Amino acid sequence: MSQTLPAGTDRRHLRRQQTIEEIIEVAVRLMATSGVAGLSLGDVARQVGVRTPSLYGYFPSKNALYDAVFTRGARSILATIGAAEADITAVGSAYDALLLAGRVMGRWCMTNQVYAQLLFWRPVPDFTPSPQAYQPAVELVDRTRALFAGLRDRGLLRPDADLDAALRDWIVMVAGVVSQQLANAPEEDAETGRFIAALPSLTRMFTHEYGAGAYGARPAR
Amino acid sequence: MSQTLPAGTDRRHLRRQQTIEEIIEVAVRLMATSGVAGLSLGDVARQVGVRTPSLYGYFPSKNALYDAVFTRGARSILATIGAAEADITAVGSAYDALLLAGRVMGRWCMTNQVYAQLLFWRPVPDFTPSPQAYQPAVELVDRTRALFAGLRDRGLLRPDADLDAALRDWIVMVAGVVSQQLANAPEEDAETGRFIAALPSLTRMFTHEYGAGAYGARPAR
DNA sequence: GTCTATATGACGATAGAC
DNA sequence: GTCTATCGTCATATAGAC
Repeated sequence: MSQTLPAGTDRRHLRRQQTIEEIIEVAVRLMATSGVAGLSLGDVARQVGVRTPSLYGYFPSKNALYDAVFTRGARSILATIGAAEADITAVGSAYDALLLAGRVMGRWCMTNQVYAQLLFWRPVPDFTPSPQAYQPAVELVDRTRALFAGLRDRGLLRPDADLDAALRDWIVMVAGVVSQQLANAPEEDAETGRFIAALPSLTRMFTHEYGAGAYGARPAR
Repeated sequence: MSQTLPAGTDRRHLRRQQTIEEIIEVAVRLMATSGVAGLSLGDVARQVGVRTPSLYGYFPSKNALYDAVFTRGARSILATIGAAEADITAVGSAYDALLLAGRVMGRWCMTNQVYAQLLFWRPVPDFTPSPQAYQPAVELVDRTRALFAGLRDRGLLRPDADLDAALRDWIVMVAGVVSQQLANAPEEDAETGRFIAALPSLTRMFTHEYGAGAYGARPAR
């Protein structure tokens, strides 16, 4: 009986996983044109080459499919940041580190707009990600907090900096850049995007390196 | 013939305007629970107390209704900022002025979440606001630019500040605060919101007043 | 595991009577 | 100006044959 074999080595299980992956990929591709909330299972089935009811052999509901897409997106961004982590921590200033981190985030969001919308907005009113789907996103925040702690320990941030507040402010800044870019000029890429272009000066004010890009008058002295 | 009378004094015209307003109000109320993209004309008609086809006597399509809602939202936020303009320009520092402006924006967005989503995100894939609907939003940006110019002229911003870049960065910051608050904790109000709470420190870094809330290590000297 | 067939109901929009 | 009736299309989801 196949049930006695480890799941990963079962040929049928492997084939099933491939089908699941294909369904998710097709769903993401369709959401890019129809909008995240406008996904139609009929369209998904047509693109996959099966009939609609067959999808229910893989996902018990439409929201379960959303949850799988959410999970995939969260894992993808976590992997992307993870791959850049060494580079981010290698640079010698908080400005360079956070600008690089922000650019990695911005680039990922522009090349994965569907995932970004699903992860960072709430485009489907009756869908809430499951804890398992959410977990990589939590881990991403934890890793970012660790990045901030590392910068502080290396003397690149004020020793008395409130890490949670700093983390919050930085996330807000990056979220602002991404949301403006996606909402107003989604066709621009990460390099030419007019809102992504705000990252250097925002990061500069954040890391407090005075000079070009800072707007406030210097305090009278 | 009623057509020869000025439209504004025509009783029938007035009644018609009232019905249009009611339809818009109902639509906004329903979008608060069903999501902006999930609006159903059947629900609207039911709440208004008419049958669905009757709505087509007032709006030629569903997107035309969205456009009317968009217009109303844009006018509302423009009026809100306009009402606060005197207070904003009365204060004596860029920090106070921009924090107040940000708070007015944040409060409006939290109490008008449907409008905020429709104006600042793109929740309905096949809806694009008409130029008329968009015009108040353009005027809002122009007024904000004028606010920045005024701050610079009063010596509260660096005399060589790039106003367009400053405006962009500030809009990005406020958009970040609002989008994070709406997406992650829409039930919190403007006073207790954990992301709205980032406004002071963000504004402080923006206006470059050093001290509490700034994270970067001071440059070695 | 995939299919046909179907339940069940929504949707936006139109035609035409009154 | 509102209605009934309906068009045509779509949706998610289920039952049961093969």
